[in-house]
Amino acid sequence: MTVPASRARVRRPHAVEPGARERLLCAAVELFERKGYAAASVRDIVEQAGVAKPALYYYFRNKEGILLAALELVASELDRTLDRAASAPGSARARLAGLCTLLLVESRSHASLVRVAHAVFFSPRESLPPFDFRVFDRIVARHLRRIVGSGVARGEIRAEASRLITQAVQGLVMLAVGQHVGRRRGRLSPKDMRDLVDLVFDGAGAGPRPSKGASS
Amino acid sequence: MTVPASRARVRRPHAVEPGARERLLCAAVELFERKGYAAASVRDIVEQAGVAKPALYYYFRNKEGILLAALELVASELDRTLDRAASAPGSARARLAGLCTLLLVESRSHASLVRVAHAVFFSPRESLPPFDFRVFDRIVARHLRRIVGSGVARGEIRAEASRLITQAVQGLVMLAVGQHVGRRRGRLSPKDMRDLVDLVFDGAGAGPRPSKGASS
DNA sequence: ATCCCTACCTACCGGTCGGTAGAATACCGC
DNA sequence: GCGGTATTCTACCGACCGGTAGGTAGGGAT
Repeated sequence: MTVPASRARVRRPHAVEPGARERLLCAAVELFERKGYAAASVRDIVEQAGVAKPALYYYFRNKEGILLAALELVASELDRTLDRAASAPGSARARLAGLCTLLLVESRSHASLVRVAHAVFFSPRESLPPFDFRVFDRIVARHLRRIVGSGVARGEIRAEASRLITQAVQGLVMLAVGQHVGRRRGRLSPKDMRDLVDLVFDGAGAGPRPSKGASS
Repeated sequence: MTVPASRARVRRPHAVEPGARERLLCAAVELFERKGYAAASVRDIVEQAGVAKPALYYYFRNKEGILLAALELVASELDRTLDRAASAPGSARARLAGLCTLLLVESRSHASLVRVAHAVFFSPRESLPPFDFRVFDRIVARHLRRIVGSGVARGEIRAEASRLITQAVQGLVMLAVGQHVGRRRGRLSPKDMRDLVDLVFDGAGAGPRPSKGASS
């Protein structure tokens, strides 16, 4: 998603570089992730895309319009990425671990889809124009349920536990995604993620459960 | 944290209502949570506090100054709240469940500290002035480690599992806190939280672990 | 009474914001 | 060449932004 910024008026009949619209979209995605919607100005976006401001209005209705286009792009890419993890061969447990690990690794990359999705996911409720905020929730939940569902069908997961497992893995997803959000630099490794998914299935093997009357 | 907004010049020798500074701080906390820092203007804040704009500059250096004061207030309140949960009597498991449940319940309340902390915690990295973003991370982690540490000392938790448990419960904390962030309206109940903490300790009791060659 | 301080105000400033009018340029078909 | 279309531009607009100059009311001390 790195785009060469060029202000030169280079018109080639068979240009290989992205057009203005693509450059604007990529710039918007990156700036909305880095600064949030309100603090990322239209001037920032067009400067990074290397075009004049009215060009943005040629391709998108307004600032809000480019946000919506950016979010649709992010949602479809995220869906595709999660689909790969959910479709991988292996047990439900391995696929859940794969999905969490993928999100962990992806959260480290520059201007990553995961981080953009997260920035929207958790943005203050009046910081963005009206938008179906739950779209990202639903993408993640759908893939988790698909994996867990197939685990139940194959006897790898008890049906009664499927809801709790889905929720616990959602927590792990949030942990993975939150590692490099904002200025945070987490230390979770892919092996940690696998161990955490195993913990969900196997438990911590805790010490004896305290009796009801334990007081010290 | 609801403050009567009043523009009247009411000077009472024994006034019982909060002063301008407190009203400004409360307004800032609420608006930063609802709109984010960039979209919450100084004019919004002073209007909600019922004072003129230069009064904000009388008490705080600038917009950034009131943000820092607000975040200090939020951090100290959050620390106090988590301390109550971590200090409660009971097993480590019960206290972890209590802490997660407290955060779940708190995330529902209006302009809650949890949501403010979260809005900062996950804000885009260039959306706020320089600030130690990790302060909230550290508050949460400190309390979790304290609970888990005492569980290890009392034999309720295996020492080798303590790191993984802390991490898994951090995921549950994020799940709890994320329930009502932005526009999300989650459906997790306090009982769900307790069940999820139990899952961390006991595991899901999954179906048989697939053998390495399992293919269907 | 006068002076000083605290707390708060109106009106203003320069700068930036999102958006737009009108124009310019490149390309294609006739 | 001309006209039409797609694409892109400079300069401008009104509104809003964070911050400030200068001022005032009230209370306490002298």
